[in-house]
Amino acid sequence: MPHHDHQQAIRAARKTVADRETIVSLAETFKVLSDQTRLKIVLALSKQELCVLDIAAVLGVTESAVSHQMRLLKTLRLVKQRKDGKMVFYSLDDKHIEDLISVALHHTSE
Amino acid sequence: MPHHDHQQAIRAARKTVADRETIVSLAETFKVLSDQTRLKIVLALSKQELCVLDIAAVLGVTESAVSHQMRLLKTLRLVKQRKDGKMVFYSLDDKHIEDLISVALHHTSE
DNA sequence: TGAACGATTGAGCATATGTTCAATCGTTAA
DNA sequence: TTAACGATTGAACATATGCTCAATCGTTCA
Repeated sequence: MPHHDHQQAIRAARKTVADRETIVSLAETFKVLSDQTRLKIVLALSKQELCVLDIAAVLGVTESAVSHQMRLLKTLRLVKQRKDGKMVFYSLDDKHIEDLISVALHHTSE
Repeated sequence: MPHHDHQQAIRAARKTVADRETIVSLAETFKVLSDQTRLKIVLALSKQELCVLDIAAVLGVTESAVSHQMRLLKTLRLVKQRKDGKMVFYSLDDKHIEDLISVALHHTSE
């Protein structure tokens, strides 16, 4: 007599794991914040809009690196842009992101 | 006369971006949930403890792949283990993780 | 004791990721 | 119209990541 019923456990677990689409979206959301550069960008933008040069200066990377990341953040609708002459100002476009970071902070501070 | 004061913006942004250590921890937290396999593992464990074989069966990957990921999840203190004979049962070891996933779900469902 | 089973480990791999460099685009101002 | 500046893009690169395979460990039970 087995102490543990594999088939039963597996069946129950399958129901708990969310559907494929939800998993993909969730992982994508976490992934975008899993890179230190992008995380810093989001934090920097949480107080004020910034242009690419400013962000690059704050992070200590090239404009190019920032621009690449902004494209990703824009695609995932975390930021929006506003053009003003030669400059492009970015700002946060998702109020949930700050909540997410704040909840994550609770986890890290233990 | 410039419309935008770079130096001022950069100075303000530096203050907003959290300290190095916090950034590293935050990014690490998001990174662990950014992989679909680990995300599924966490979701599967949110209702009941499971052994390595069960997890592998639910996800459709090898025991080895699961074991590698469990080591990571254990190191980051997201799960804890309980040995019972030949089997090792894993369960969640961080109540904040489910909150984090739930907040992230709000983001994805928009 | 030794066969079977569950779990772990390390090596090797293919792929993904983030950066820089160089070239180019777009806008402004001389 | 051209020079300068901010931003973007694509290529190339180095590194990181997650998987499988094979070998091994630890436990149970025949």
